[in-house]
Amino acid sequence: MENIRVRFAPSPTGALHIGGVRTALYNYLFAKKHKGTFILRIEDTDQTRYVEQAESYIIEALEWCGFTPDEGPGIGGKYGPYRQSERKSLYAKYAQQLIDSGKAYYAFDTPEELDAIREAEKAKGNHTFKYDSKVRATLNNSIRLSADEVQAKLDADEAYTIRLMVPQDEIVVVHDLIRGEVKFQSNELDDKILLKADGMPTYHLANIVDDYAMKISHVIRGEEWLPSTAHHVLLYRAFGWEDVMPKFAHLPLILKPTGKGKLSKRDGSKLGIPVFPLSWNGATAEDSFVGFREFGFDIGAVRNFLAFLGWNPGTEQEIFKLEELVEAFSIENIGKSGARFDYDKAKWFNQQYIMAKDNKALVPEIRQIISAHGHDASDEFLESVAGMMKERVTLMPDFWTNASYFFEEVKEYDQKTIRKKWKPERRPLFDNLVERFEQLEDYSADQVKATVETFMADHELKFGDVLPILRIGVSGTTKGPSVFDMMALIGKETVNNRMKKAYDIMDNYHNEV
RNA sequence: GGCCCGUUCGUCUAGGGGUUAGGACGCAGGAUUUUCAUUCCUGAAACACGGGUUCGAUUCCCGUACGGGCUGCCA
Repeated sequence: MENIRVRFAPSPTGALHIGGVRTALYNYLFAKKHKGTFILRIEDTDQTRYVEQAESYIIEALEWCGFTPDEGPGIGGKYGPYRQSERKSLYAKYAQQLIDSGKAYYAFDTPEELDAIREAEKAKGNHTFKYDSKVRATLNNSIRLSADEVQAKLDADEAYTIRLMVPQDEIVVVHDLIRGEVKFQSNELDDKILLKADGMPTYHLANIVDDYAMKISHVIRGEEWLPSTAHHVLLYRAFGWEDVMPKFAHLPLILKPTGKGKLSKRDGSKLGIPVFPLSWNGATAEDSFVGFREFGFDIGAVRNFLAFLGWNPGTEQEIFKLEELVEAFSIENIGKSGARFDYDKAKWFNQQYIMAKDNKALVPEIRQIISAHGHDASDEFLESVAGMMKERVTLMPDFWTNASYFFEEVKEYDQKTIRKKWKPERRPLFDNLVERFEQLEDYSADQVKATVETFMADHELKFGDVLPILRIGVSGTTKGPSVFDMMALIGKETVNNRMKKAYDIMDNYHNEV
């Protein structure tokens, strides 16, 4: 394949949905795989739905993902501008061309009139009204009106739209790289609006004009676009561009984790899971969301997870770096059926990525997490924490929630363990253990362990009698890394103080019971 | 309602006319581990249904069912 040029074309109406991120990913992978060009185009033709912060959000999200566009707003490229609002005059020109060639027509019907017709049809039992070849001759447009009447309306600055005149009795074939041939009967197709009354194009016109102008070779987009692709083919034909029409690939949808339908932003807040790459602060709490990044996901894991939602390499490899995804990616391996969003799988990927990281690389990330709780520590200390904890976390914030005792005093003690393991009559023994720790000059994990072993031998105790007590004293929980490693890291004085305090707490607990 | 797309373990999927239908997540059990996690082993778990075609269909065709998408001067 030569000159592969693909575009990711989001609409700046809010935060970029994770499904959009996957579309961007597949476009990016396809472009890079074929040494092609990845283009970002902002489809801001709907002035009523435009959201100020959305474009910068999209760009930041792509940046986080590592999908740097080769061309796009703020980047440049020889096919710009890359914001459709800045290409407005182009669309009007092409719409006019279609009018002149008889492939499109003026329609003066107002939205209110059309709504009224829809209502009336509904009342008569017709499920939907379609503005199509069957009815266009009866409506308020340049098909029915005389040339003079049309001119008069135009001269009077009456609002109009331009509609595509869909030909009758044709079979429109869409060749889809994922689904094969998809056929549509043109009589089923409505006369889509191309140019809106505000002078802006609809998606249908803008996307064809721009894909043509930007020499797009492949359109990779969500399956929700498949039905309107017939119109797009008709448009290419109307313009005489069918020979350079891009190839289409319609991606399966990402479905809700539970229940029916495609994943929506509501599912995020409802289930407490991220469905956006980055956090989004909307005007209301309802419209604000926590992103994958802020949940503590690694971007590599997110990419890997998303890549596998609808695609697979055909091998049994599961973990793919970005370069490996590029290498392995192919449209042939994209599935046809919708993929359910599996949050457990996403977390598993994240855990894999954290475990695979260098302890050193984890240091700044852990520092960021604990600093949110007002703590800091040396690089060496954090590196040790990374080594001890990375196999025990799934999301970055777990470095705090599961390991806060490395950074501050124990706040909660696992009562079940106290009940089972603390024998108040052994208090003198354990006091003695702390005394032995105090004697240690070399408070290393090995020395601590040796001390404990001697202590156990002296009093005929087992690991099970001593270690849980140490764990509770040091961390409040029985879960965690090697207790000797934890003790050595936290340090003699702190540990000894914690132990003494814990003895009192455990005694008290037993007194209360 | 109409049009379009889809349907392999609960989930993501491999496979494809003759296979013990493979892997991963999750789940259950076990081993290792001072605990937890990791790691390893084992297990339960799937070709939606009905007709064809065929010596033989999970695989090809047609229906049905179910699911999804579209049906806006939204994208």
